[in-house]
Amino acid sequence: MHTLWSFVIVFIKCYNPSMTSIKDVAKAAGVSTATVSRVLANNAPIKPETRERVLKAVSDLNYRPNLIARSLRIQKSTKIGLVVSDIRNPFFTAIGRAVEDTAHQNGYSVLMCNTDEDPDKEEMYLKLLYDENVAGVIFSPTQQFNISSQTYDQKMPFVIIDRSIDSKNVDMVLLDNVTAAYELTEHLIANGYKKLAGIFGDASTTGQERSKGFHKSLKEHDLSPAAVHFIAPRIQPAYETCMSLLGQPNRPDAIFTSNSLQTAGAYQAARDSKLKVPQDVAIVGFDDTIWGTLVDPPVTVIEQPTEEIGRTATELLFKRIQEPDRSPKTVILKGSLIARGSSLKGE
Amino acid sequence: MHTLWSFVIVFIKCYNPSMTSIKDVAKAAGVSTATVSRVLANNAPIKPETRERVLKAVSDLNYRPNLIARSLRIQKSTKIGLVVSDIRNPFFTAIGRAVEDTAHQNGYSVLMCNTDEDPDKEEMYLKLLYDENVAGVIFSPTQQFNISSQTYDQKMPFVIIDRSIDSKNVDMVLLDNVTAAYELTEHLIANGYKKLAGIFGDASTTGQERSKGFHKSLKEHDLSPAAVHFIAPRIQPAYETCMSLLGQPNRPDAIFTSNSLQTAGAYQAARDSKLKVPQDVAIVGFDDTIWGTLVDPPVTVIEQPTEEIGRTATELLFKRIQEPDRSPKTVILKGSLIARGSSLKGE
DNA sequence: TTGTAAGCGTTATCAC
DNA sequence: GTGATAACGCTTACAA
Repeated sequence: MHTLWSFVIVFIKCYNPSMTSIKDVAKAAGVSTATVSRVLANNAPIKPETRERVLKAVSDLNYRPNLIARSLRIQKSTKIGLVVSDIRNPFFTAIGRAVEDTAHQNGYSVLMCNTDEDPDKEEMYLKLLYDENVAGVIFSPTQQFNISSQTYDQKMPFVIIDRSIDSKNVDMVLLDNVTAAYELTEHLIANGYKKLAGIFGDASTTGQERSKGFHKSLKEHDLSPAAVHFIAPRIQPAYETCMSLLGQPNRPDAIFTSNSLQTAGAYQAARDSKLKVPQDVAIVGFDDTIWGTLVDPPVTVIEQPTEEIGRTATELLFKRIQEPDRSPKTVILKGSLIARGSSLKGE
Repeated sequence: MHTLWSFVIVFIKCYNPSMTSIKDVAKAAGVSTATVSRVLANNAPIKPETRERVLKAVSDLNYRPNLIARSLRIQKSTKIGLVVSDIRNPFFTAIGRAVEDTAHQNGYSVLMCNTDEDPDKEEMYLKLLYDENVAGVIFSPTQQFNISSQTYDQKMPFVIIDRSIDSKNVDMVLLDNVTAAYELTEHLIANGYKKLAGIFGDASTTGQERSKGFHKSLKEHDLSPAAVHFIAPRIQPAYETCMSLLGQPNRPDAIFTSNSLQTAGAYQAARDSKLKVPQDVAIVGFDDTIWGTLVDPPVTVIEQPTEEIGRTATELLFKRIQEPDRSPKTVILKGSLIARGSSLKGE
């Protein structure tokens, strides 16, 4: 009989998946659950001796508080959500790392969600995060996103990154896209290119703003664009568009792209069209990448301060969490032009 | 007085961030919370008329169940964790997308966590996911990870990807690294390269297995490696190692790298050493990337079936969740050699 | 077919 | 300083 009981106990110890709870700790330490909670929260005077005993029980039992229960009770959590539109875009993974670092330093963890530019997925994930009681969300909205029509409006702290939305009632961290695109276009023109084609993302405001800077520069030089296309911010669509552009008799002598995936597509198209970069056609874009300096010629880009964007957004989010009624702030950062071989004809 | 009360009510309606709960719905529909729960779960016979009323109340109040409370009550959730060691590595973002797609199709959502090859962060995130009651975790462990020493052993369903661990008691989805590396080395030798340097990752078993295949092939041809280095799977360390290798008088004529970040470093080093690829030195690696065909010459690689790895791992995880006691399964997938210019001397 | 009530593991408000 | 105890929002026996 004794053996049987031992067996049962061992069995339970090994296979019972239930966690040790605050009750177990309380029992082991001979105190109430309230005391255990207070020791752990360190927010009330406790007799040193009692604290000792509780702490010992905690470590003996390998106790860790159940975050779900805590979250239910206090109605918040120490997680934040990061909702990005394309996890394959190095820009967003760079942001992701920065957000994670900053969050981590503040004792928060990050749940990263990928919407694939799909408004349904976007809504699904925002609802999920809301339901999960996250402390707040950092995200890059699709164009279809309408903050005021959403249930989570007013309830969950938000910081918008990369793409602006209409509401002036939200914190945002953005790039000065118009200026950046303007500078990039000026650079092309200064280097003797005249027939500029613009490829912009169709999934966000970013593309529109960049096209504004593009047109502004052209106008100032009395040039008109050789072509303008708003397409999906991915490799394949950019490749196809550029193939068709470069196949024309009166083809452009420069291609302005709006993100690194489109830049890759443009490079592929130039190669497959047997055109020399930068002699036959210049290619410039946004975001510095691993391969930007590996290709020949290396790519001229506007580098975005991804680390700063991610960090600033996270800090802004924490400020809003602490002080929900502070007035919304929009931080606009500058990109920096890195001129490389893909836009320098030489002499 | 009446105005004041109206004001208070309106105020509460607008600014009270608490969600509408099952109680509100029950009250609105004139039923008990149990009935509401049953209607929503659809797991008990309900009078059609009652169901109508409940559903109406749900949509009127815009009610959504609190996942935290549900999770606390039923002791599980419909989230899975994905713990990767480097979110900047395109291999892992590709896996991430596949995992997310498969999970999504099964009604689960994915929380992605980045450990940065840091065992502390790894443990932190695994504990977090455990505490968050995730249904299971897919992850690529650091070398230091010791499954049996962990508190969450036996309790949370696991699927290991990319890197094997000692325990034979876990589901895994791996690449046949030895064979892949062997084929890649054979390819180099068949193309006339004789002084092969091997650069392997020092953060995982993957590097060790790939070095095994590398050595096996060399041995069969009575060659000895020109150099062997186990280094961090990032660009900079690979760059530095290759710079030093390629600066030697008796430099290698081929560099075998173990992941795409190391490959990028090797390419940079060849360029900065003013060496021609593939004439002076061949460069080969693992994982096909955006830039693999963009550089000149394009890179010879072993392509991993990332989509299949992610999907298989997720399916395996769901099977284990449903049936915790099924016997563990290890799925080993094959890589495929894509021979490109970086290892083909020409004639 | 529906309601009552217990309980998931916390924290917070009382008392003492 | 500490202990009962009532929530948090949900699911699920058990009753009716």
